Amino acid sequence: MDPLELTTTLELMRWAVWAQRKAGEDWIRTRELSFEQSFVLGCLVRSPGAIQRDIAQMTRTTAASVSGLLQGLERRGLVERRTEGGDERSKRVYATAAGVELIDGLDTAMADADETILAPLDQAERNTLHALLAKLTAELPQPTRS
Amino acid sequence: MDPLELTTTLELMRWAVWAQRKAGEDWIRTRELSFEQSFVLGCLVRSPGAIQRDIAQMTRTTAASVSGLLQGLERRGLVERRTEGGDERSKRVYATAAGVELIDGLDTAMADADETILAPLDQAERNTLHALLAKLTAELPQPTRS
DNA sequence: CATTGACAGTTAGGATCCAAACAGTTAGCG
DNA sequence: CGCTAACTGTTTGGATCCTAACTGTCAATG
Repeated sequence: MDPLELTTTLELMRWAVWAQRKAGEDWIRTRELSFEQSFVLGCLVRSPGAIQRDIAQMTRTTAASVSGLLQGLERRGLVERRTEGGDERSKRVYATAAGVELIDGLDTAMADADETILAPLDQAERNTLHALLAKLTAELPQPTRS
Repeated sequence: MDPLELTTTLELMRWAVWAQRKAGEDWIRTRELSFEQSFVLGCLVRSPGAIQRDIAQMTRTTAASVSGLLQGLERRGLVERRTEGGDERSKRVYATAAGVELIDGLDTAMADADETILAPLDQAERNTLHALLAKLTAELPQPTRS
């Protein structure tokens, strides 16, 4: 008669993920960005020149969503889409200087959010949790790329 | 120099949650439901007569979202909203027979989805994971109610 | 009894998500 | 060369989400 889960393990994860999102939202709101926009902008700073298909994979969403989301970022001059490299199909996306500057500090803010969520656990517990999740996700489909 | 997280602990959780959603989506699609609709319908089967405010809390969303979502379910005759108990403000929501019948088997399907995700872990590891997540979420705000 | 404040639900506007249909580009193959 | 298939990005339509403003109801208070 196992722990008799009042809540499912996955449900607990959903909860934690939701809380992290909320924790990071304050920082994001001051930038007039949405959660998804800031996530994509962060991706672009780390891997400039990505094509939209890659972004869709990184954000685990579809090409259509990326297309719309980038329109918003481009309208605000935070992002640039260029076709280069001799392939007229794919467009390489770059964060502009304004975009880079706006998103600066996101990593720190997200790390703080993580810290808030993980606060109840000591370092050993965090390592255990991370290891278990890594083992779990290693078997998942769609590893995408980082 | 800890595990040198290529990916954040919370990022791994987001990944697992996303995978679970995908795993359950096949079952849901056959019912012509969305993920959120089925979730709410499931809640209503477990706690009939809930008021919309409670549903918003259970789904960790807002009253506005619930209002719109229930409109869709009501239009299809899967749900009923009644004002009873002498309070004209609050509306008690009930799943209709059609709704109950349509959602029957959701719990099993979700449990299967969980099983798919947790497959790489043995029972002891699952217990550890669950315990860590429980400890973590115990400190989170907005515990809502189940 | 009128006022005020708290509460429940709705609506409106903007953003995201998905699936499906579309258009343009590239590459392979007879 | 021409045709087909695969790939990339866009648009459209429907659904959800959020914030903010709004309506209606209850309860306390003077």
